[in-house]
Amino acid sequence: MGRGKIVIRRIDNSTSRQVTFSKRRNGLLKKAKELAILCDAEVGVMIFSSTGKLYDFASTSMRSVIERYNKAKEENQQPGNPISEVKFWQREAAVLRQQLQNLQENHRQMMGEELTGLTVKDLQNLESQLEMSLRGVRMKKDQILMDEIQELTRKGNLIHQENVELYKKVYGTKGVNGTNKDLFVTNGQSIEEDPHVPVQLQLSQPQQQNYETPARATKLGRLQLH
Amino acid sequence: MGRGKIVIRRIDNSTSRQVTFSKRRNGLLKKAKELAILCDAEVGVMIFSSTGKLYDFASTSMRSVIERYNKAKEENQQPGNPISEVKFWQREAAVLRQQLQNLQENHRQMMGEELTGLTVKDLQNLESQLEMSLRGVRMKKDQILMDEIQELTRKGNLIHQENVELYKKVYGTKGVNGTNKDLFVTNGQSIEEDPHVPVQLQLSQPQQQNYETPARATKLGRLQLH
DNA sequence: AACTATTTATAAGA
DNA sequence: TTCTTATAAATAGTT
Repeated sequence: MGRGKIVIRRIDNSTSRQVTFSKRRNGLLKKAKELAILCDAEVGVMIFSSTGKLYDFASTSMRSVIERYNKAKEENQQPGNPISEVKFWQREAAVLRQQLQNLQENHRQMMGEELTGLTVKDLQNLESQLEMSLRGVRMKKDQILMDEIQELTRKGNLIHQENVELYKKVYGTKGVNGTNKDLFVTNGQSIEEDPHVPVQLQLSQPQQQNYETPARATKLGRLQLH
Repeated sequence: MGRGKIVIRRIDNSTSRQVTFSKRRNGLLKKAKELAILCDAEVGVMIFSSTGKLYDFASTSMRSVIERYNKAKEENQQPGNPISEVKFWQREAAVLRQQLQNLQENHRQMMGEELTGLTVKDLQNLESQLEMSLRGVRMKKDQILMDEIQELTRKGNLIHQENVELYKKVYGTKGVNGTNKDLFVTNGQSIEEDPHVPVQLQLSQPQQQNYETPARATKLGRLQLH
C-alpha cells in the first residue's frame, strides 16, 4: 500500500527497516485497538523491535490477556513456577545453540573450510553462491570508488576554478590568455585534462590492506560457542 | 476502507460484528506476521473473540514473547525463590541470541547482501575472503572429480586386465600376442591410452544442477531466529 | 463467500 | 523524524 509493491521479506536497508517498523508498528497497534472496540474482543499485542525495545497494547490489561491465554492453552505455569521456568530457558538455550551450530557450519563452508562430506553438487551450489556474493561485493566496492573519484574530480575542478579566479585578481584579466593556462599544472597535465590524477592517490592506499589481519575476521573470532 | 466510512465504536449488530471480527482478525494477524518479517521484530498477538475463542500469532513462540515481555516490564520478581538459575539461563539465552545475530549479519554480508555501511576496506577484505573460499571450494570439487576419475580408470583397467585373462583361458596363450591387444577397444582407443573417457561421462551429469533450487539454500532458510 | 467502491495504510521521496 | 503523495491493500456494505 505504497508507492510500490513490496515482497514480504526482511528489509535489508537498516534505515528503511527502522522507518517501516515505526510506521507498521503504529498501524498494527491502531488496528488492534479498533478490533477490540469494534468487535468487543480482548486483544493483546507485544512487539519487540530488532533493537529490543518493547511496544505493546492490551485492550484490558496485558496481565489479564496473558492469564487468559495461558488458561486457554492449558499451558498454565506462568513464569513463577521456577522449575518450568528453568526448563523453558534450558530449552531456549538448546534451540539457540543448535541454530548457532548450524549457522556456524554453514559459515565455515562459505569460508572454504570444512568441505569434507559435501557432494559435488553441494560444492557447485556453494561455488555459484560465492561467485554471486563476490560479484555483489565487487560491484559495491567499485561503486564506492567511482563515487569517490567523482567527488575528488569535482573538488579538483572547483579548486582549479578558484585558482583561475585568484589568478585573475592578482594579475588582472589581461594576462588570463595564453600562458596562465598552464599555471596550475602537475606532471605536465592539468586537473581537467586528466581527472585520474586524484584517483590514483586514493587507489594506491587501500592496496596494502592485504598484508594486515582482516578486521572482519576479528569480529568473527569472537563468535565462539562457549 | 470500505464502501463507507465507519466510526470506531462497538458494532451493535451481532452478525456484522462477527463478520467484521473475522475479517479484521485475519488482517491483524497478517500485519503482525509482516511486521515481524519485514522489520526483524519479535511479535506476539493474542485475540479473544467476544464468544471467548482464542486466536493468536507469535513470530517466535508465545512463551518466548511473554517471557521477554515480563522481563522487559520487570513485573516478575518472585520474592525468595531460586531465581538465580533462571537468571543464569536467561543470560545464557541472551548471549546466544547476540552471537546468532552477529553471525547472521556476517553471513548476510558473505551472501553479498546488506553491504551498505561497509567501507572499501571492509569490502576488499570480504572480496578476498570470498575469493579464497571460492578457490578452496573449487579445489575440493576438482579433487573429488579427479579422485572419481582415478577410481574409474583403475576399475576400467582392472576389468580390462580381467578380460585379458579370460581371453587367455578361452583361446589359449598362443593367441595372446598381436591382435588381442586391440580386442577391448572403444572408439578406437583403449582405456589405458585415454583415461578421460569415463571422466566425460561423469562431468556431463552435474551440469544440469544450475537450473534447480540450490539444496543448500533450503538448509539456510531454516536458520531463522525463532 | 464473493464482489467492488471506498477508505486506509504505507512505500518512496523530500 | 515528519510530511507528502501515489499506489497498494484492507475492508464496509452489498449480492
